[in-house]
Amino acid sequence: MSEVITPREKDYSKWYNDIVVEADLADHSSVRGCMVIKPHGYAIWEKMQQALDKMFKDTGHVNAYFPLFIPKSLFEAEEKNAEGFAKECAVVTHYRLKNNPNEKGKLMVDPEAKLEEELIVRPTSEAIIWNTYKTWIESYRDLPILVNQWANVVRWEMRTRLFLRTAEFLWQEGHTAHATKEEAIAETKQMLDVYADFVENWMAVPVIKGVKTANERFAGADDTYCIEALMQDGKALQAGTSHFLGQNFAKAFDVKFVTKENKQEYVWATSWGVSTRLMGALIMSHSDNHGLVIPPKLAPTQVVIIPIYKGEEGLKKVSDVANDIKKRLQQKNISVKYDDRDSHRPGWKFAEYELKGIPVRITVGERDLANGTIEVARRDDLTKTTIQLTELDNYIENLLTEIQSSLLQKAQARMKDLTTRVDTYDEFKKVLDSKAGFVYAHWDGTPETEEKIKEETKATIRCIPINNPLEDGVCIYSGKPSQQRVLFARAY
RNA sequence: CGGGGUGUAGCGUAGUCCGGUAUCGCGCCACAUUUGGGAUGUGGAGGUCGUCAGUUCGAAUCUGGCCACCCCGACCA
Repeated sequence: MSEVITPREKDYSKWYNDIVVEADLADHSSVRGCMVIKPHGYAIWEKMQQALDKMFKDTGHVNAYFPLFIPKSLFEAEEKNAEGFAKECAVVTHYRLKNNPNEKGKLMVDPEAKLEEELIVRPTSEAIIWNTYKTWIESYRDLPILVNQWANVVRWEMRTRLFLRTAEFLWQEGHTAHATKEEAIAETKQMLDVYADFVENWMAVPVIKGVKTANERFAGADDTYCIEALMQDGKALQAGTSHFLGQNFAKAFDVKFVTKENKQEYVWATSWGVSTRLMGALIMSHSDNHGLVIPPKLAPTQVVIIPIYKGEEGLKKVSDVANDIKKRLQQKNISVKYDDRDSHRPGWKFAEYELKGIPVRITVGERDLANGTIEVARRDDLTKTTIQLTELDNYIENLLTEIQSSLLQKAQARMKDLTTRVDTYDEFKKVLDSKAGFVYAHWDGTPETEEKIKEETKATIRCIPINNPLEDGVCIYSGKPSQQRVLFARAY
């Protein structure tokens, strides 16, 4: 048992934080609220980026890059959006420093270098992008525009948590422009499906697709679609969002196009994003008290080989076999690391790679050499098997597939266990306090009721699930009639 | 921004009440023995005790200001 990780049962937040730090994913930086993503963490993010980027390209999108800074006048153009983000914006007011005459060796902001117009550090890029699209779009022939950008954004959060909420974070934001409402809505839904597909099939995290209520909607959107995942502690995590922006930004930035019939019309818009928050979802879905568990499809290193030997000639003999194993697996497109460092003993390495979540560990010792075997250990269920070296290639390839699907199945089973239907407010509160998780309950559809429930229980409506079955009932709070159950949970 | 707490070696800490020049563990470096689940021994390096000022012969310790970080609330992907 690892001593470096606080047990999950003892303190879930501490457990999470310990995993992030001890598995070398990220660290607090000397900038308040900002983190350093370390190589192991960044490598996982890169795997996510690669998979998502391909999915975006496969659905016809292209990448571009827009500026970090947004002039205040552009930022405020779409009123609701500006208002929504106003409280958490970093603002650039000056462009120069100078030596402080009163304190040698110190710098100060040069008061003479004040900017004419303040620049907002982007919390999201709709403003700068729609200001640009205005110049790109004239006719229906210029549409659709299907652009994505990989970028960093800044939201000045009061309380931060590694990956889940940091002042600066990495994400992708897709911004599309369409000639018709129908096409824009189809795009919004398509990207929601892409996200759900990615999160389930790459991250092995099941999600519920749905629509946000007015209260939870993105500022400036007509509709916000989301995927909601459920963490091990029964709290929900919004894993991705896709917004149907209507003509709000087109109107704010005066982006019109000429139709086939030679009429002027406002452009329809969408935007959609996922962020490094996905790292948090990944960690909180699969990891255990031994450390991180990474699904094979996202593991930067899928297999690690550890030698066990006596003396230098022992190491040499084992290394010959280990290097051969490495080569064979690499030919199968499996990423392999052979750790022949002499500075640590095998037991130390076992614990280390478990902590870091490497899906499969192969141990080769001199005893194996004699028998033509190797020992294979799975990270997800910590079981060990001895196999014949001759079966290696297929065995490992199948094992990686098996681990990937087993992780998803386990997460699906957990989500099912942690989902409850309730019919009364008392029951609702009891479930939230005793087992947490997703709670399906009737709601009268008013923002007031939603707000009251949030105040009293800290639970929010995560979404109204897509294709939600209609069912007559009464609101658990107000007793008014309701046509469907919505998805409640306490959330990150 | 409110309420609470903490700053001592890379990390975790003792010492603070009662002032006398900093303890222990992990880690790090060297060498040796080790290597199938976080090895052992021996030797070694590493500190302006968050910061500034005050009291004192003398401050990690007492007093005051400042700074940083953490936890709980309001806000949030």
